[in-house]
Amino acid sequence: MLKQMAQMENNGKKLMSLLKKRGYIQPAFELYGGIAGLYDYGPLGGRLKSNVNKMWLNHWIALGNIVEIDSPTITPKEVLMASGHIGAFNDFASECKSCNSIFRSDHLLEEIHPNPDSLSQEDLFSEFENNLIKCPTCKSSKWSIPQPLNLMFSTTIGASKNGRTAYMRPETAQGMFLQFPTISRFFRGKLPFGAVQLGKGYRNEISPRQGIIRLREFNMAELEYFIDPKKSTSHNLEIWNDTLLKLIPDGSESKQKELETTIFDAVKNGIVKHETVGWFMIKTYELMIDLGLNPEFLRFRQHEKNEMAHYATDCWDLEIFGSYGWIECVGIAHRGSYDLEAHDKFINTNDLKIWRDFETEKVIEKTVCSPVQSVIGPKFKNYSKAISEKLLKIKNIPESFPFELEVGEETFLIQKEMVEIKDIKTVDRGEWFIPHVVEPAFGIDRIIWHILEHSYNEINKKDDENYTILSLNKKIAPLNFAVYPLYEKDGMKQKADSISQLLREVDGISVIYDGSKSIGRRYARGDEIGIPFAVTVDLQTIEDETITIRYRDSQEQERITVSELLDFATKIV
RNA sequence: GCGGAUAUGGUGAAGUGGUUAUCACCUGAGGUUUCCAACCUCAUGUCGUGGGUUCGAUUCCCGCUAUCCGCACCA
Repeated sequence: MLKQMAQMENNGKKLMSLLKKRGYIQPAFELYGGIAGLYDYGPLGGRLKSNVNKMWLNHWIALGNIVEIDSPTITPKEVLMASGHIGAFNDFASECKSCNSIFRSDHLLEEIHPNPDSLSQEDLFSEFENNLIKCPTCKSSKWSIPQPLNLMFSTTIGASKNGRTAYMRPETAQGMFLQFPTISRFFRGKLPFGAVQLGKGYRNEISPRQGIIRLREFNMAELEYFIDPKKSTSHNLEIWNDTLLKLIPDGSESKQKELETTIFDAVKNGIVKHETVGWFMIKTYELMIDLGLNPEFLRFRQHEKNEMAHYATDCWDLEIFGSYGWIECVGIAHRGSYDLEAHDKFINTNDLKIWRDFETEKVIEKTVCSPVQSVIGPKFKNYSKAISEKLLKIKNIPESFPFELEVGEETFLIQKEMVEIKDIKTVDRGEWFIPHVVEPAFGIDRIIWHILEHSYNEINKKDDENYTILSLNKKIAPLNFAVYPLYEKDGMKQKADSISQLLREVDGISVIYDGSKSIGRRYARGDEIGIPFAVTVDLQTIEDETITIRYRDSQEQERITVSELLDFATKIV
C-alpha cells in the first residue's frame, strides 16, 4: 500500500496533463490568462460531473424520506447575519495608506498584544495608532480602519443605488434551513426527514491551491437530516458488520491512533457519539465505493474538540488519499439545533419548529381568580389590563372581599363582583421544539478529483512505453461505448454507424464513433479517457450480426450478437 | 498574503540579443494495413501579459497574471 501511495503522488502531474489534454478539467478563462481557483469541466468532465451528481442524488433519495430542493445562490445579507456567516467570526484586515498593501490586523499586532484575535474593530485601530505599527512592505505607519475580511463574494440586488446587499452563498445548507417550513409540511411534520441540494458554493479564498481541491467557485452537495433529539433512533448498523472502517478518533491523549472497526462497534463503544452520524458515515462510505474510490484510501477523522464549531456535538471528516495527501472530501456533523435556532431568533413563528405529543397528557387543574372585564374595565380604565393580568396570577385565592391588590406602585380595592372564582382544567398535550440536524456535506470537485486519481493506471504493454487506462466505474464514465470499424471500407463504416445509433437510443447511454488510425491506437485513445466498452465491427459483423466487445480493464474481447449488445447496454445505467 | 521556483504548439520538452524558433507525441488529410499507440507522404498549430533597456527582446531588467513547493489561511 505504501508503494501504491508513493506512486499516486507521482501520477498527480501526469494525470492533470491528461485531463487537460483530453477535456476533463482545465483552468478557466485560460485565454485571458486564467483566474486562480476557477476551473472548467470540459466535454468529458461535464458529463462525469453530472453522472457523479446523479449517483449521489439517487443514493440519498432511495432512503425514502429525503427530498431534493434547489435554492438561489444569491443570498441576502440578513440570512447570512442570522446564520453566523457575517459578524462575530470575521477577521479584520488593515490597509497601509501609503503602499496599499493589505494585512491581517491581528497578525501585525502579535508582538504587542497577547491575544489580538479577540480585539474589536475600534480596539484594533487604536492599538495600531498607539504602537505606531509599521507596514512590513514600506515601513509607513499610516493605516486605514480595519475592515472585516470577508471570504464571501458580495453583490447588490437591484440595479439602482439603493439595492439590497447580498452575497454568493458560501454553502448550500441555508437553502434547506430556509425551506424547512415547506419540507416539514411536505412530510406532514413527521420526523425524521431530510432534504438535499446540489449546487455551487462560493468562497473568496485568499490563496486557492492544489488544482480543483480548493476552488473559489465549487460544486457541493449537502444533506440536512432533521431528527427529534428526544426520540431514540433505530438504525440497523449490524448489517454492515463485514465492513471495516478506518477511523481516527479525536484523541489528545491517545495521540490520534488509527483504528479499524465496524460502524456498529464504533457507535456501541461511544467513539462515534450519535447513531445517526454513524449511519451516515457508513452510507457515505457505501456511496464512495459505488463511485469507484479505492477503500484502502478512505478514512474517517474525528474533529478535535477545539477544531469543531462550537455548536456541533460530533463531527467526522471523510478523508481520501491522493497526490495531495489525505484530503477531507465529506464532513458529517451533528449540528444540534444551531442552524434552525439561529433563524428562529430572527423570525417570530413556529414554522421552524415541530410539534411533539407528550406520551401522557399533562392535566393541570387549578383555581383562579378570573377577572370580570365588564366591571373592571369601566371602573379602572387604563389600569384594567394590568389588574386583570395580576388577578389571574394570584395563587392564594382570597377568602373575603374586598381585598387589596398591588399593581406596580398602585394599590386597588377589588370587590366581590369584579371576580369570579373558577376551577380551570388545562391539558398539555405536547410542545413545539426545534429539531436537531445531522449534516453530511460533500465537496463534489474533490470527490471527482480522487475518483480520477484512483482510476488512473499505467501498465507496461510492451517495452517501456506506459499505457494509460482510466478505470472509471462504468456507471459514471462520461462515455459508455466506443464503436470502431476495423477499417472504414467494405461496408464496415456503415455497419458501425448503424450500431452506434442503435446504442444511442438506449436511455442514458453515450457512444462515440471513431474510425481513424489503427485499431490499436483507437483502443488506446478510448482506454485513456476511460470508455469501459469498445465495440469492434469487422467483416464477420456484416455476415452474421455479431460484434466483438472489448473490456477496458481486462483488455479482453468476446464476440456477441448485436441484440445481446443492446441488451447489455440497457443494464449499465 | 509571505518566501522560493517556474511560464515556449493540444501534451511533454529543447534552444537563442539578429532572416522564417526546434523536437517527440498528439491532431487532420491521403496511402498502406483484417484486432491492441505499426509504416509512408503531406498539413495545422507555440515563446503568458504589460512596460523598460536595445538598431533589434522569446532571450536581459521590472510590474502584473497564472502554476508548483513551503508557511499562513480555510475546512
